[in-house]
Amino acid sequence: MEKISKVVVSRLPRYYRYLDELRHQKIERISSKELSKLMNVTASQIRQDFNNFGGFGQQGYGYNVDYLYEEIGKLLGLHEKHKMVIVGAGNLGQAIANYGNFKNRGFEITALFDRNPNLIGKKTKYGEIRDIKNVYDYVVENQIEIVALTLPKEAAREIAEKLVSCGVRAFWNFAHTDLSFSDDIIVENVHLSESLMKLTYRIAEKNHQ
Amino acid sequence: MEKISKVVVSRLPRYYRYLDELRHQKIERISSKELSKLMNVTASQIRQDFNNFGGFGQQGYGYNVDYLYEEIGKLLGLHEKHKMVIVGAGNLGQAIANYGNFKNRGFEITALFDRNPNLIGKKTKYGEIRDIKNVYDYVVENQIEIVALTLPKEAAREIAEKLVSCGVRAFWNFAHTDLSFSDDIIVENVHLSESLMKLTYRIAEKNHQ
DNA sequence: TAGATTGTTAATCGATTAACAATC
DNA sequence: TAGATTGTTAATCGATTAACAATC
Repeated sequence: MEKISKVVVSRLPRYYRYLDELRHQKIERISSKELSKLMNVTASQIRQDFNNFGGFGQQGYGYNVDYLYEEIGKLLGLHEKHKMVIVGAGNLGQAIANYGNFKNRGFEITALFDRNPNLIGKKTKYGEIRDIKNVYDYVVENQIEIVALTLPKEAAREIAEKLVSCGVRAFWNFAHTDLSFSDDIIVENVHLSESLMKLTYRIAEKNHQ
Repeated sequence: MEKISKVVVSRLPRYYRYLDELRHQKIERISSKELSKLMNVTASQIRQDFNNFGGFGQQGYGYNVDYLYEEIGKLLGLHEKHKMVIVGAGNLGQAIANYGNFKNRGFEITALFDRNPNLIGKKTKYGEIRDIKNVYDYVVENQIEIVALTLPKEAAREIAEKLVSCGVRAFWNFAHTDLSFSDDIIVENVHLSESLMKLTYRIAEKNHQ
């Protein structure tokens, strides 16, 4: 299979969200045209996107909502279990830990870690917050696949490097820095402050025009 | 001035971050070539990006780090004050409230709101958490420009609509839904779960190949 | 002046949109 | 069979990269 372009992949979760809503509204089928109106994109783009994966529709009919939802879910890896721990148990780490929908979607958060003695031992949904010094043994023993890094950038790189050597293959990185490893280590960055700056760019643009 | 493309704008905060680091390392000037190596992009792209705004460099010299940092900061609206409140004072709302660097960058968070009686009255860095029913009067009286929406998607749309009618011009939206208003209302979405799905897409892709 | 490096134009590449034949 | 709508090819548009003249 040809490598799917980044921009196509980045649209899949949004399709998935809209299809989930349609499903909940008991809508059985939808055409690319209807979906395009709903999502505010072109019908062409929708069909092109899906045809990167061989196409999920039927001429004259459109797309079956449930089927399409499931197939996109599979593409997104949501039919497999993903073991994840959270390193950095501040507000952001706890926010992610408490995010409701993870369990339904195959994610299993098994522990939170922090280096702050005031936090260690504190009760959460996923047991007590653990001492970060134990995270390395923990990820090996429990075969953790994903680590969410919700800690200050100063600590992020060093900890991530050690975790790589302990077999972690993917990072969901909220630290304010770019991490990069060899090609087989996956890093997905979420830079919240950069998103806020995009917003203020547009405010400034409006004010100056 | 021509409209700057979205993709260029989305790169500005990253430039800003790298320039800030260079500044802290007391590096005075940098060429597009050096910066390109550091940031893992092409020098051409850097020069093209900056020339959307008229260019900030000098032939034979390169770019002055401090000057470029300041100019990009201006473009990003960081030299102006931005009054912001947070609606939804759960973990995510509090995470944002506690995010360190906002004050330096012209942001002024003035209050947090929630509808949960257990949270209302709780002390935070920005005073006690307030009752959400008072947010409408508050944003009018205090001329709030930006509202961070860190609440469940069910409540988001209705509250945002009311806030628009109270003069709010920009939303930093963490709710799991797309908001859209007239063109002069700015919405910047952060869909955390979609970012995690991009990560698991890449895991699945690797497993299946 | 010579060397360096930008600003900018031209070439290439990739993504989006349009069009339509295939087919349910 | 006729109508609808996909899958797919072709055309267009925009973004990235390469090249180089301008200039510090």
